[in-house]
Amino acid sequence: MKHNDTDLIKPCEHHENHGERIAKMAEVMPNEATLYELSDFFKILGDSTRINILFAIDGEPLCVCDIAELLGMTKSAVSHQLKVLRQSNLIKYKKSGKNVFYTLADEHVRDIIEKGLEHINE
Amino acid sequence: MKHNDTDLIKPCEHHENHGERIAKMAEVMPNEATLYELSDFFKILGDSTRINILFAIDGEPLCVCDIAELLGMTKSAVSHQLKVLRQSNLIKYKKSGKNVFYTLADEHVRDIIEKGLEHINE
DNA sequence: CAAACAGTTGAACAACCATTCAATTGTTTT
DNA sequence: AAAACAATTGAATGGTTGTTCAACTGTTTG
Repeated sequence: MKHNDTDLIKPCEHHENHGERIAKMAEVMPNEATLYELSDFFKILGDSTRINILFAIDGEPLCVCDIAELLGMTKSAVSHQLKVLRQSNLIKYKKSGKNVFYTLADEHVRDIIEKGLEHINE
Repeated sequence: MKHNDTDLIKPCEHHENHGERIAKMAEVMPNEATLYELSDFFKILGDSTRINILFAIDGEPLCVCDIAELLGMTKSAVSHQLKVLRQSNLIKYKKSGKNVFYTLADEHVRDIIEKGLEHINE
């Protein structure tokens, strides 16, 4: 049985300019921190409950109770996801008596979701 | 100890028009299938390895070996993620001898990533 | 003040998923 | 034909994460 080289990290040897290729791309790559921020941002949008919530509060502010009813979920589950969205600055809220009304943070959020919709409806 | 109503799904009772609010929003919500598609799409972008790969092959096509070297990962790990990106139609590939060169599927992909970058750099 | 309600929170559990490891396919070279 | 290399694949594993459950905070009402 021969030795397994599959997982060794080394450049391929049989096509031209592999070294130049790598060096060239490495220059124009965003830094690591930016890539993490970016993927973390998309990760927030990569959950159907959170996307659902964002659509729900688009336009008119809704309280947790209403969101929960609209999505057919418990207030607890919704609240947990609202916290995630809050921490990512995708939504903002306003207290009013016993209720807390949530809305989209800004137009930017709506734009990106719209872009996503365009993509899947191509 | 009183009974726990926290997780019962029912409308809140103490602010006006909760029924109308729900009905109004329910009408303009995208259908469930669309929401799943949308969140699934963002989920693909919600991983730093995959985002890394997309940036790497933006511009010039790269083979698996080169991508692996550029990201400091094993070819196996890269190949697994390339498969995910392939199945989501975000990338395309062209075989050339022993190598397989990957590129972005279209400009649309680049657009959405750009939008995401704008958001985190606000 | 006590009861009722809106909302939040932490711990636990289950499901999901990215990477590793080992084996395999297919192409090229000697 | 055999050896070498690029790439893919499946199973296993470890870490992440969304929901549930129970308890708790804060506000309003009787």
